[in-house]
Amino acid sequence: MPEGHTLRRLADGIAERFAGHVVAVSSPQGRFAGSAAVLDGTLLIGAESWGKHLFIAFEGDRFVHVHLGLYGSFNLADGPADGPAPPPVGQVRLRIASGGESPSYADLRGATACDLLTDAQRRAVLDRLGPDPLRPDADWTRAWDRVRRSKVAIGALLMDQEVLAGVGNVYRAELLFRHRLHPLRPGNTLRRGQFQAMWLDLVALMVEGVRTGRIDTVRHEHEPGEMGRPPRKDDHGGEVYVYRRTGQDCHVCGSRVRTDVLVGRNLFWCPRCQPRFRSRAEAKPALRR
DNA sequence: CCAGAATGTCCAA
DNA sequence: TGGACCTTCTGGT
Repeated sequence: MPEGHTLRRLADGIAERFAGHVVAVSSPQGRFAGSAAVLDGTLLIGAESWGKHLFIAFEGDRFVHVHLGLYGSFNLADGPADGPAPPPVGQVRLRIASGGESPSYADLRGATACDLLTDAQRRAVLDRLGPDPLRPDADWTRAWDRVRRSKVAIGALLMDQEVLAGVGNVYRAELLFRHRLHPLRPGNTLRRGQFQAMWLDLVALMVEGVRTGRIDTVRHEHEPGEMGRPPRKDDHGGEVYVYRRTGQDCHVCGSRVRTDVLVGRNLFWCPRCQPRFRSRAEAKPALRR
């Protein structure tokens, strides 16, 4: 489900199957029917993601903007769209289908946004987004400039798509754990090198997420096999330190993982590995300033 | 079987 | 700050 790595995989999968093809576009559910009719039988040029946003480019300055929200899905499959029975689960808002030698189709369900935009409108969406760790041209200092000047909790800043685009609740929880940061630490108490290290780590984690389609964040020595615990079975399928592990033992120190709600979203952290207040060693450089 | 929760965002008060 | 959106999965009856 959808954090930035999911959208990147979708963009890649759509481009791979449909770029350069004249495609059939429809809206079985009906809510995108007018726009689908405009696009039907036109050339699909490519697809890209930025953060959790997906843009599918068609000829004639037309872009389908998709945001999956909390529970949207975009299922890509090979084979004819009306072939032997992919069961019609849910309501298909948008279907893209190609014919020819190797037919494929893509079904969109439950998305928060599915709109037909011009390039100017697409750029207006992008202008409101911070750097995406998955984009090679991303400038992490733009995110840092927001973080360093803000008293807002780092746990909230990481989820703010204007600060940094693509992080959701899982990457937030896990990145804070891996860097021993309490979610409520104000952004302006972080150090530059610390934030840079977080960014680089996030890039590596998300690149791995694109490769595998899961969010795995535990280091080798904390993997189930190494620690003799059963592998995690969960929606996102990956091995994590704290996300949705409330009340369970921290893999590193054994403390009970805690939870709370911040800006309407669930927080998870280890009270011992992620202390609320800065340690003396950490506080020193700030005092010298 | 049904209530509730979920990796997200927007809008109204 | 709380509800709407609209879909799937889980856990408790």
